[in-house]
Amino acid sequence: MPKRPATLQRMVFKSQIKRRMFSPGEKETSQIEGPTLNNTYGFKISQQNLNNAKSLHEVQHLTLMSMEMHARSRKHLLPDPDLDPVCCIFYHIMCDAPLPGRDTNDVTGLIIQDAAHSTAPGSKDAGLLARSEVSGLDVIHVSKEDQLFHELEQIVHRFDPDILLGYEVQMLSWGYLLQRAAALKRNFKSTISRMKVEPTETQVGVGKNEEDDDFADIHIGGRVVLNLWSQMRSEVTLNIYSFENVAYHVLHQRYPLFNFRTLSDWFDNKTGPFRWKMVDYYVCRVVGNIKLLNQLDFIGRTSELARLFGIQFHEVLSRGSQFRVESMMLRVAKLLNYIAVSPSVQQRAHMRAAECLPLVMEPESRFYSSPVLVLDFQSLYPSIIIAYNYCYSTCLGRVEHLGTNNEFPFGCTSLKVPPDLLSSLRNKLTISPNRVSFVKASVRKGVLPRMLEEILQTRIMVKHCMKDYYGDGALTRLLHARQLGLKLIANVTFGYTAAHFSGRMPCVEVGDSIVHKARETLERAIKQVNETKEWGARVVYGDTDSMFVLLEGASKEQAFHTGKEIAAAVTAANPSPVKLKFEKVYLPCVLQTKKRYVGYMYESLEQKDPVYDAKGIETVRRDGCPAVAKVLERSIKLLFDEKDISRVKQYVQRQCMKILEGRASMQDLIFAKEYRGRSGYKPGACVPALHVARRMFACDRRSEPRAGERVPYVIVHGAPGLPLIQLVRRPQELLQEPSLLINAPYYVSKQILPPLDRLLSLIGVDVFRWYQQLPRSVRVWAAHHQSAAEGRKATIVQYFSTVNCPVCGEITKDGICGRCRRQPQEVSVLLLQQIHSQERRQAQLLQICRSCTGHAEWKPPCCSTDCPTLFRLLVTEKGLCQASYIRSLIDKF
DNA sequence: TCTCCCTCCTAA
DNA sequence: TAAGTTAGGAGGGAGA
Repeated sequence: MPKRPATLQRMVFKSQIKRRMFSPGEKETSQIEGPTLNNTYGFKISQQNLNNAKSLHEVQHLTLMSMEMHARSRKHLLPDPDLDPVCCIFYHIMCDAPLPGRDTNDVTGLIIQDAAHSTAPGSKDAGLLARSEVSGLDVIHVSKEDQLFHELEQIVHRFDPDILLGYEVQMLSWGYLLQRAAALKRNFKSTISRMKVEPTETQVGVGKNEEDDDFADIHIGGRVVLNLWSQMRSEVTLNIYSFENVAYHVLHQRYPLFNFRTLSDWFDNKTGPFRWKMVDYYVCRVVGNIKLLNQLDFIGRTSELARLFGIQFHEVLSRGSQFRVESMMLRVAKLLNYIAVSPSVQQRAHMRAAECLPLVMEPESRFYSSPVLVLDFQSLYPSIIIAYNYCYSTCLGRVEHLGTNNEFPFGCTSLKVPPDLLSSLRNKLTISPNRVSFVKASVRKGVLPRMLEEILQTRIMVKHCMKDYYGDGALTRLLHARQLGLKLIANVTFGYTAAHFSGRMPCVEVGDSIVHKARETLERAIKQVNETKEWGARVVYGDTDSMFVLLEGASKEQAFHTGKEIAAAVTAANPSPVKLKFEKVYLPCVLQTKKRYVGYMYESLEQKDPVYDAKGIETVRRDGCPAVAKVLERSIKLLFDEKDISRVKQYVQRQCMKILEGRASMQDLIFAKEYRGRSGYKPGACVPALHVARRMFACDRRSEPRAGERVPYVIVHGAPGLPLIQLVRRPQELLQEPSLLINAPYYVSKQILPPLDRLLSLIGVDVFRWYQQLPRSVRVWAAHHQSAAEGRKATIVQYFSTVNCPVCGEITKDGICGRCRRQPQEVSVLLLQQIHSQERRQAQLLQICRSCTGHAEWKPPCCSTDCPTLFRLLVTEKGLCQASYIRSLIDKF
């Protein structure tokens, strides 16, 4: 938000209100003749425009430059710009028009520091890359690190990218280069900037002081710097935001991950002529960065929002919602000759507190086998603002203050309404439920109602167009983005009025009126539904703007029929544009608590197969591990599909056994929570993410997670009575340290069963009893696990040699139990089969590993512990142990 | 054991 | 500096 001139800051809104509202002789013309928003923002969408939309927004002459670099690190440490030289820089430049001096839209290249090579083009390295999908690289060889920077500067000048990006630009990519340049006393930052600035001390170094650069943003004059992982956080909901994981979920493509040590070894040809693999690795990533952006249409959508709100591209990404609201609202206000209030911090702090809360009903917690209708008021808060003309510019303050000539508190400031003016407005006022008065639209239409009306109308238009162009994926995506942007701005407009903590222009009277009117609207609708006997309906839950209506014993057809009737009747009972929309039918569903429910959803009568739809429960939350979500979701689906609790029991017991026996994939047992940065916690906070981050920092100061990063961890076994925080480990530690074992009983009894219990206890099932009923051998197995871990010497082999018979699972000390020994023929066939399947599995996994490492066999030092396939390979190793163990048993046998 | 506080994440 | 809001459930630790 550009700062308003100081002279204007003191001009308060209320005086403008008075001037506009009460100056005699002024005609009420603005709502008829005043400029419409259609002209202001170009909101009008014609079919033609829609068809052109995608191509229009694609040719923007924007140049993107994705860059990653490799630095030679020391042993297992991550590269440190104070010590480790940059060896190689990789880039991919893309534009929507041919690049300068080229006939293509993109260039991929690298600058490599290598004294042995000349800068002759077409050298050996490029040839080695023929195997990978990327070819035609621009390769530049340099002999010194300094020249590396020089060449990069040349490239930036030649292609002049608007957007610089890297997957992680704080510690790697651009951030590393800037820090390294500072260490080399090179003024890299201002050289690649588009602005002529004299270098100052602060500009040369970026985040030199690591204590306070948690939120350090990189600013290059005239260019936008994108930190891709951080943007991905708001783009896709994932458990972990590593490049590999995001690429897998967004592009459905697997990328291997190697550590810096492996890459450095390949670069130095220490393990053979593998330099091409290191180049391939980085080239895939620089290209992958751009692929991610394209797949998500990130640039297109951000530009779209920038246009929609009338703000700059990087402001869409870096500024908050108040900024967007102001950008739109002030344009409308300016046309009407209003000026916004700029309250001081003190004024804001002295504003009265809000008094109204949205309605959240306590649901009737149970399993519903009859249809439950879900009806939502469409954009309720904006609709109310429009319908009742609620706005700063139409509010006359609390009713109790009216009628005197005194100035009274109003929002952050104060207001005076002379009694004679008030009397002239008799019958032209509306009173909100919390006794705040507003003038009717016939006196004056408010700024917010004007703005929102246009936004909502446009959104409805866009949604209609989406239906018309259902088949066109790209266009649908664009329109979806646009309508989402409109919805967003409509919804946060209320937040703007009620932002009493950080607001730039909050006004409790307006905000409170909106909440209270919304609450009253919902309560009225609930009453109407409950009291209309012919529907035979009962409201069982409601939250802010939604109603869950139970139709006991009704069929699906009846449900859809009644749903439409209710929506129409409630809509008719409210002023336009307040509209109750019949969203969906749940059949069946479970309402657990406030804001937590799950059901099978039908959106139309024609729909054959229901869609699983959950809100707030563990299947949609990221604070458990994937196993929790998977088991819960599968159980719910089983329950809904089969309506047979014994099937659920069978399934849950099988999954619990899988975990207790250590057969579950470790990836399903990894928690990941957001790390707030070292300074983001209260002193003494006991949080796994912080614990892990501290340990990582202690090992390597460069490896501390970034603020906002999701830090993975697992819970391992430990002595009884130890607090949980002592059992938190990084997944890598679990893999590398043979004495560590997954804390299976914790996962089962503290993670998987409680959410299941919350759900199934509603139908009278005790899942903890299912756990008690598990076969004795399994629980003994788990208990043994525990004691073995406490003994700190347990290994897989040791474990196998002491507990159970590989044939029947019975506990024994003899390898194969006595009962099986009496049937040697059958047992040997069974065991050979087991060996065969284990070995086949191992061969398959080896093939996977080979495809990404290129090694003929799997060798732990070459395949980093970060390799996404390694988790599976380790399972194989355990499997191999089992295979060789069984072999040894057979030999003895 | 119960209560309070902190943390995390989601619904609206 | 710049920052939309509140409600809500749940887990875990510290201390009464």
